[in-house]
Formats: sequence, C-alpha cells, structure tokens
Amino acid sequence: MSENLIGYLDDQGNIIDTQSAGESCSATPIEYDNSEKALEIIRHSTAHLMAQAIKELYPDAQFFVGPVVDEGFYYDFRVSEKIGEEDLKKIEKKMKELIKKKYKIEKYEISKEEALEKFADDDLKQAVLSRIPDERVSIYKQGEFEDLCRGPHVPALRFLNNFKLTRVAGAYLGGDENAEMLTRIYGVAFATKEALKEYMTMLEEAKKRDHRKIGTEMELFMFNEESGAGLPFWMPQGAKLRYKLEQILHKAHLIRGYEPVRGPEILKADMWRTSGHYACYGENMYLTEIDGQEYGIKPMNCIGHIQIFKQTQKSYRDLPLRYYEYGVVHRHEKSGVLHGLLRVREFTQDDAHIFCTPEQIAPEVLDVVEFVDSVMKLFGFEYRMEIATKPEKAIGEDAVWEMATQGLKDALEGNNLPYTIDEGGGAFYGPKIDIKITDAIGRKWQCGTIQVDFNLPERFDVEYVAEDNTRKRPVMLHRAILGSFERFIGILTEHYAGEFPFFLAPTQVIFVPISETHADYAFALKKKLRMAGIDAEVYDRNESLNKRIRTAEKKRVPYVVIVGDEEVVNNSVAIRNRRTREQYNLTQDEFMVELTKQLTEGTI
RNA sequence: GCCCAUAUGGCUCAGGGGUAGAGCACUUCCUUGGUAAGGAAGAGGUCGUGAGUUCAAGUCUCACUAUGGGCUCCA
Repeated sequence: MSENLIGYLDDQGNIIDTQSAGESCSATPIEYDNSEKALEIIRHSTAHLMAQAIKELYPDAQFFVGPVVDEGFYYDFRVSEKIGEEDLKKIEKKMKELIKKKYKIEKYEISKEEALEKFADDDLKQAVLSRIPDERVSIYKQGEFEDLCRGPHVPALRFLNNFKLTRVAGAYLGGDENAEMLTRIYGVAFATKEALKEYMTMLEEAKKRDHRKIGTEMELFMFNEESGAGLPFWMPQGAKLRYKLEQILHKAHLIRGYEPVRGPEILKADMWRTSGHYACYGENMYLTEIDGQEYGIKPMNCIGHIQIFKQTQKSYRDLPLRYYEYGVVHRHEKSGVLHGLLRVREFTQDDAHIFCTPEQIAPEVLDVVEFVDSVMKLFGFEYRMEIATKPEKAIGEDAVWEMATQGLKDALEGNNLPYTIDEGGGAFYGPKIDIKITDAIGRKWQCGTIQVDFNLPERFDVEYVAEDNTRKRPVMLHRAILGSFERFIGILTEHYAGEFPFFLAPTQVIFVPISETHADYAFALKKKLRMAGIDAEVYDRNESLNKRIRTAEKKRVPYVVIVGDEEVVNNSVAIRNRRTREQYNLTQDEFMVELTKQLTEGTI
C-alpha cells in the first residue's frame, strides 16, 4: 500500500476510503494530492477533525452534519457558548494539537437501531439518523471522538496539515427557516501548503475587486444609513457609467423592434390583487394609502405594460408586440440579504414584455436568447442558463404550466443550447429561463430572465383580434437582459476590477497639461471630445506633473494624455498606456479616429 | 427575519474607563515640473443613534440603525 494512498475510485465514480476497501481493492487508487476526489476526502476528514477540536473546547457541543461543499467544508453544530471569528484561531490550534497525537481514523458499522440507542441523548444525531434510509450506518472514530458518518475519510490525521477555518455563520437546521439555528463553521483544506496559500491569495485578490470597495474608491455609488438600507445613490461617476450602459442597451432594443413605454410607479392595490401579486408577492411589496384607498408601489412592471397594450385595440398584425422600459421597482427584501448593489430594495430592471401568439413563443424566446448572448459577449461574461419550473406558491393550471415549461425546453434544445433545471424555482405566474453569471469570488447571481406567462393575459382579459375576426388571448413573455442595472453594474465592476472598457468608463480621457501654458490647449481638446460625446477632464491643478499623472492613473481612466510644448506645436497628443507605462504620440485627428472607434465597440 | 461580527474626521485605519491619533483626500501659500506622491501651513471628528453602569464611557452593558459573513429568499 502506498504511503500516500487515501482511497479508491470505483467504476461508478464513488469514492471508497481505505477503511472501507479492506486489504485488496481493485478500484483506481486516489493519492494524497490536490485532485478533486482527494480534496473531497481530505476536506471531509478536516471537518471531522474540526468537530473533534470543537468537542474538546466546548464539551457540550452537539453535531449535526459536516459536508464538503464547492469551496471547502463546513460543520453545523449546537453549543451553549457564542462562537465568534476570534474563536476560529483557538479551534485551529486545537486541531493542530490533535494531529500531533497521530490518531488513526477507524471505521465500524452498526445497525441503525444500535445507532439510535448509541446517540439516544443527542437529538441532532437522531435528526440525522431519521434522514438515513439504510439499515446499517457507519461510525468513524479518531481517538476518543466518534461521529456518525458515511465517509469517506483519510486513513490518519497526518493527511490533514493544510487547512484554514474561514468563517462562522448561523444556519437553520435542515435549511428550514422555521427551525432552530445552529452554528456553522466554514473551512478549506488542501493537500499542500502551496495550494492553501494560493487559495488564500485568490480570496485576497477577489476582495480587491469587490464592487463595494471599487464603488467607494471610484465614487460610483453610495448608501446612506439615514436614508435606509438597500437604497443605492448613484454618484456622478456611477451615473455616467450607468447612462452609457442605458444608451447602449436602448439602441440594441430599438434595433430589435422593441418600443419604449413607461408605467406609473404606484398603482391601486386592486391591480395587484387582479395580477396575483398581492396574494403571492404581497409580503415583499410596499403598500400605502391615498385618499382612503390602498395603493402598492410596483415590484414589477408587467401591469403597466398590460394597461398600455389594452388601451388600443390590437390585431394579430400587431404581434409580436415588444414593450420595454427601464422600470424602477421596489421590493421589500429581508434586511439580512441586502448585499451592495447585488441585492437592493430599489432597482431598475431593463424590463420588456412581449405580447405574442403561442406559435411565436419559440422564435421570440430565441431572439431574446440571442440578445442575451450579444450582451454577454460584449462584456466577455460566461453565463449559464437554467430553466426554473413551477414553484409551490403559484397561480394557473398545471397543464398550462406544463405547456409553457416544455416550450422553453424546446426552444433551447432545438438550438442545442445547454441548460440545467431549477425545480420549483419559477415565478408564481410562469416558468422561466434564468441567466446566471458569476461574481469575482465565485458567487452566482441571476441576471437576465425570460418568463412565459399565460396567466396575466387571462387575469387582465388581454385580447387581440385574430385573422378570423375572433378575439384571442395573447401570451406574454417577461424578459430582462441585464436583470437590473444595479446588479449588472455591480458584477461588471468586479469583472473589470473597475477598469471599464472605453465605451462604459465614466471618465474616458484625462488631459494632463505639463504647465500652465498648455492648459488652454488641453481645455480645447476637452471641449472637442465632449462634442463627440466623450467624457474628458483636464488635470491642471497646482501640483507636480508626476503627482497629477499618478492621480489620473489611479482613477482607472482608459486614456491619460499628456500635453506640453511638443504637442501644442505639432497639434498632437502623448498618450500614456496605464498598464505598460509606455507612451505614444498621435495627431489630434488620429486620436479622434481611435476614440471614435472605441466608442462604437459598445454596440450590440 | 435569524446566527455571528463590525460601526472612530470625506476615504483607509490605529487607539482604548479620565475629555481623540495617523496616512490619503480637502483649503491656502510657495513651487511651473515631460510621465506614479515637490515643500510649508491649515481646517475638519466627541468616536453610528438612544438608554444604562460608573466619581468618570469612544472605551463596559442593553436596545435600535447600518454594514460585513452566512442561513433563507431573489433581479
């Protein structure tokens, strides 16, 4: 047996640990290294080691489950004492002491009944046992510490040298909001010191890209305690960036045959009763009373668009009819889930509603998917599509849901577009395709969405006149490409680490005149750029040249342009490349051509 | 909403039961410089808010608000 053997991988891809494999095992050996399977074993065992350390430090601790997750492992447990970030070091230290005791990790099996008896006074273990269907269960033992566990585990503690406990959190027992809250500690573990270090460095790097940090540094947006949580303010730099994104997308909508509309911010509550929002979404809505009547601030834009559709009689010739709006919506998100720009209470959706016939669903869905793809490509985002099916709280017939869901699947499958299924994740009025992109530290966020809706047209009695002069019900497609400007800009900020492409950058060019005598030239250039729709500034403050160049560089502006005697004489500019610190000269005309070219890159 | 943590000048942070510090930013003056911090002077906070403990509270306790990491939920 190899020194570094920690388990086996069988034909079905299951991991068998050395405790279970016995003396002779024909399956593929798993060596102690940073491979996915090896890490799974190492992390699981590290979770147990952590539990053992916690048990020694807090003897009254009771353990629930301690699985391996994408980014490491965690263990949920109950203790009478409060455990904070400070205590993690203490636990880590205890873990290291335990490793020195050179315990072997042993496994034995008992029947489920024996287990129920063995853990009779541990209600958490009872809860775990009640979820296990098997007749026999396994117990892993290291030193005095025993835990009910399916494995797999490394053979001995000596394999657990490179770990780090990363955070403490609360977690509901079994993920149920109404259940007791347990303490959860997260950690990571690797086979080598280098891998652990690399991971920690990666986390540091991701922190530097955090949109909240960059947003403050670049003065893009802010929040204000007195005004309320989850209500973003857009500062000039952020507003400029946002405006540019809005303009790019506005053109893209017009090209694709969308028409701009706009509905009111607040509508009578009866509207929300008719739509079903009041019943299904009411707890997330802000309600108020005006002249003795109840009103609701819109959490979605559909109702407004429906009213506009209904205002004039529509023919089948009008379909598909695509209304779009940068719709400001308010949703009462629970305080604990707010997260920078990624999760707020007021946000603006790039929302559209497509009224069409059932036959038009597939081509329209595909058009939207194409739209999404162009936007994601423009910014270089990787994204995933997920079809979300009927949730528990839903309106409408099962058969209709079935038909709509199948429609979405057909549209994607017919065009070989990969997707996954999110069971029960649909909106209350219909199934949807969600577009998910990933932030700097790997968190997945839903951005765009395409939702089929047979329900609202019914509820609001939406009709069009068909070819045969009968009244027919259109289908509504709800869709957003960015999802919301807030979230999308948050993710965009992290994606670019604040170094936005020219067509988005809030300030695109900064001119640094070498001395006062060159200021006029710089201001003339600035005016010229502004006329061309380019945001330019002049840094002519009473500071040294180096200082002003440094300040400009730190602003993450695409172009820092130095102008001095030479440039004034030649009617040229000296452009400084931020990354390489190299410079090159262009004539004013060449410069304008370059900038205009970069501006048009932001076209979809 | 729940669990844990945090909350000090515009920003980033140090301090810590006896009436507040640094760097950057800001203001003024000197300096007019060819590619990442020229020099000097100055202004600015009562330490998130409200109670409590104490002779004395930024410093301890509690509540609230906000923020961060999670749970749950969602664009």
